[in-house]
Amino acid sequence: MPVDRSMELVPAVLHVDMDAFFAAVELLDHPELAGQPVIVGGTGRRGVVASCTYEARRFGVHSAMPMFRARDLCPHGVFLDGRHGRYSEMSEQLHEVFATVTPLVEPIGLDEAFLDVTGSRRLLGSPVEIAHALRARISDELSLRCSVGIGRSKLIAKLASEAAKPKVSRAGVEVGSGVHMVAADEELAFLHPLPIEALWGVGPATAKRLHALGITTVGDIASVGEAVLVRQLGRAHGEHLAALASARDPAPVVPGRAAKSIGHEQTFPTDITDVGVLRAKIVAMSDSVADLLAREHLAGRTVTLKVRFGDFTTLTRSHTLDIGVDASAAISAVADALLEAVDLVAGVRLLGVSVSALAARDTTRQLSFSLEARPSDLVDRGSVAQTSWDEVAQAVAAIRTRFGKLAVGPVSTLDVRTDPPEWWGPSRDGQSAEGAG
DNA sequence: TCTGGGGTCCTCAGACGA
DNA sequence: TCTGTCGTCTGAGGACCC
Repeated sequence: MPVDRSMELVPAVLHVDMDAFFAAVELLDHPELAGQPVIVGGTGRRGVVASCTYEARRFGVHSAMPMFRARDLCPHGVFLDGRHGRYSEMSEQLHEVFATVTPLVEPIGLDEAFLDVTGSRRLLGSPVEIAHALRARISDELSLRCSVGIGRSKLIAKLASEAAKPKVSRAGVEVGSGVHMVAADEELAFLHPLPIEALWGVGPATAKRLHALGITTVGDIASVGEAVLVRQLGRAHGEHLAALASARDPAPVVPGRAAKSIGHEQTFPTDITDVGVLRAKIVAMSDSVADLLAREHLAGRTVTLKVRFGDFTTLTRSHTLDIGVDASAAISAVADALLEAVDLVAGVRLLGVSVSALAARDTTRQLSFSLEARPSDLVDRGSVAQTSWDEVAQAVAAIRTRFGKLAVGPVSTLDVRTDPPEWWGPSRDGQSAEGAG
């Protein structure tokens, strides 16, 4: 019988990762689909897979895969548009369960979180016992499954949860252990055989550079030395990877991290060259961003416009104002001015508007903005005095609270108005969100 | 049928002021 | 007054994460 050594760990971090979260929520709501390959994502022409059941993974489908490719691999699959609102609901319930274990919960997306249970052991038992109890509660109360990794650091806990997950091959699905703990004296033996891509911060670009040096495992990274990594990858990245490969991850579990930027972007079903259409899109997106800022009582000084062309080249243009903005009109005026300087002949595939350099709305003076001002005036001068949009924004918020998000908005968005970020979500008329524009 | 959306962090270059 | 250096800020782009 395995010995539970998790009481020896100081500190003790749990990484809880839901198994195929979005797909599992869909199965909850559609139990008749149980056992079928269910694929959730943007089902339009340019959608990608957000989540899929293990039955679909047997055919090689995985998240972030273009949907057309998923259909090739798994033509008999059940393809569903994602419902972000529903997943958020379930995620909130999940976090209520987490909160009963420890207040130190760091959410990572909707479906995973780090829990620092160092201080919970006296009351709730060893980390392994806490992990099993958590899995049981999530199963009983939410009818969902998760995998839990335990370690001294977030890095080890994260990799341990991966080891606890079900394994998929063409032959079938092998049930995972559900809980996996890596004790302090086992860390290097656990870490070093893993491929470099297992480390946080090693994506395709970094992996390619390291492979060129003959570095394929985490152990290789540890043995090659920090100096080589810094020379190849830059100081911050090199030092970071060297530390991780030696199981040094000092990053604490940080609950409730503040957002640094808020934005909205949209990929269009076909590339757009008409500047008038793009301007209307900017107004609609700025309206969504303003709505999100208002909910968080934030304003931001930097407005960034992102443009992706048909050939997938992407550029960003940004402008930093003297004072914060949170009104839809002010955000869209800056974004519109930035768009003026972009050559659009190649056709625009994606457009995005975001606001950063955020601060509490009350601490950064709201940009006032003239209805008559040209966008370029706004960028040239940083601000345009005149009619304050505070009262307008407040009235819009009140109307939306009472009648819904689509009840009011800029007149130029009448035919393009979209829900605020509800990616993959079905639109009102049943089309995918990406086609809602 | 051809690669989402919402983010964070880092690097680098240029401008600018002390 | 001119020049060089340094630090900071801004803008742009890239890589990465879920």
